[in-house]
Amino acid sequence: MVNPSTILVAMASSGDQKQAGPTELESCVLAIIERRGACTAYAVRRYLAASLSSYWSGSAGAIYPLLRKLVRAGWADFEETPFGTRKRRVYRVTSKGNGALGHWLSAPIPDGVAAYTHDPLRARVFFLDLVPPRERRAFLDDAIAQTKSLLALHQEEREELASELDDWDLHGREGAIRELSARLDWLRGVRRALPK
Amino acid sequence: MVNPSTILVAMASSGDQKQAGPTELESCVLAIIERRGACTAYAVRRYLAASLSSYWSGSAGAIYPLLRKLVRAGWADFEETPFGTRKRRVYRVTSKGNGALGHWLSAPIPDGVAAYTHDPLRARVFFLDLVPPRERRAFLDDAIAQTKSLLALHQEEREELASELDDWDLHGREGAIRELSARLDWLRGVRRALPK
DNA sequence: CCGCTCATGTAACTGGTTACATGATTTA
DNA sequence: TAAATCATGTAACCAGTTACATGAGCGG
Repeated sequence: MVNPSTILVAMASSGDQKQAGPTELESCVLAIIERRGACTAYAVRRYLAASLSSYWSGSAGAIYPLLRKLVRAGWADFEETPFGTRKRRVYRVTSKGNGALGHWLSAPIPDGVAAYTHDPLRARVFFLDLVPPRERRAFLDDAIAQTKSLLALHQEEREELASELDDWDLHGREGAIRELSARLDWLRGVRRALPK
Repeated sequence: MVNPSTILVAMASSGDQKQAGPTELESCVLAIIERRGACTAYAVRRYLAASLSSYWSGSAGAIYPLLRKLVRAGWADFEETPFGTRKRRVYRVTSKGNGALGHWLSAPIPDGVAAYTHDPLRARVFFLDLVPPRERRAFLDDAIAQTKSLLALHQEEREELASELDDWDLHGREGAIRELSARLDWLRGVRRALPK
């Protein structure tokens, strides 16, 4: 383990001057609406829930306030139609929203976006010497098994849906599969390196 | 783009019954203290800041309250020594904390830990058809360039520190490098698939 | 004695989470 | 007609962030 000699002052110095663009999830939601055409908050939630990433839960408590914020910021608007005793809001991306979206999908890619990669499994491996060898083996075996089945799941789904998916959806899924394969290889390597 | 037919009810049904173990960052901090031996909050922050992952900033506003919580939960304690007019707290992992740590590093690995993988770059690629081809190319070129230099950075640092790093640190770093390599391959593939 | 590093902390905020609550529509 | 699905939302909470504020020790 290396002794980290970095000084803390350097931590604070990422000079970005509050541009207040949409956050990651907000951009994602804008993109979803733009692609599906006008749709309700519920449709967005359903999309998020169906996506394999599970990074965002698509919970109501996140989406409804977020859509209000998109409207407030001028990135989206909605048409309200009566729906029983209630109302129903169909959201659309405004031209300003489309601009923000274009910015989200443009070079130069801001700091952190290309760097950001967090794997809680890897975080654990860094500290695996804190448990006895027996536990290490059990941990790695389980990690390998879980990664393997997750990879299989992704591959099956891709084959299943191959015909109905567009190119960019396929590219995205390919990226996830490549990452999982790499992780599996890596875990197997670590496992093999263990002393008998 | 597939029409996600998953029902939302399924979203809420991840049956975990509030075990209230340490969170990811809390476990990580426990592991850091355990490995370095007794240390101050500042040392933990410095470690986090030096780690290449950048997932956690190691900000004071996170670490100091977190350490209080660790103490409250019985996972850590501290020795307070006078330090000028102030005091200085040296934290240690308690045996209960060590138990929690052992659990963190044990099979079975809970749901989500092995699945969780979020790449904001990949999220963008899913929606890259929303911008004109010219922008797509620029985006991918930048993504490739940034990933390449990040990979180089990691590899250099590994070589530089190879002698002072222990096995598990090396394994962890290898994992990050593998992931970045896979991402780079993938991005290049996507780039090549673009029509002239 | 100035500036850097070591060190400790608080305050206000944010971007989510889970859990709750309601009601309309469709389908078996 | 009961159950599932579609749909909209709120309330309480939580883990982190940035920004601020303070002070000790040390080297030039």
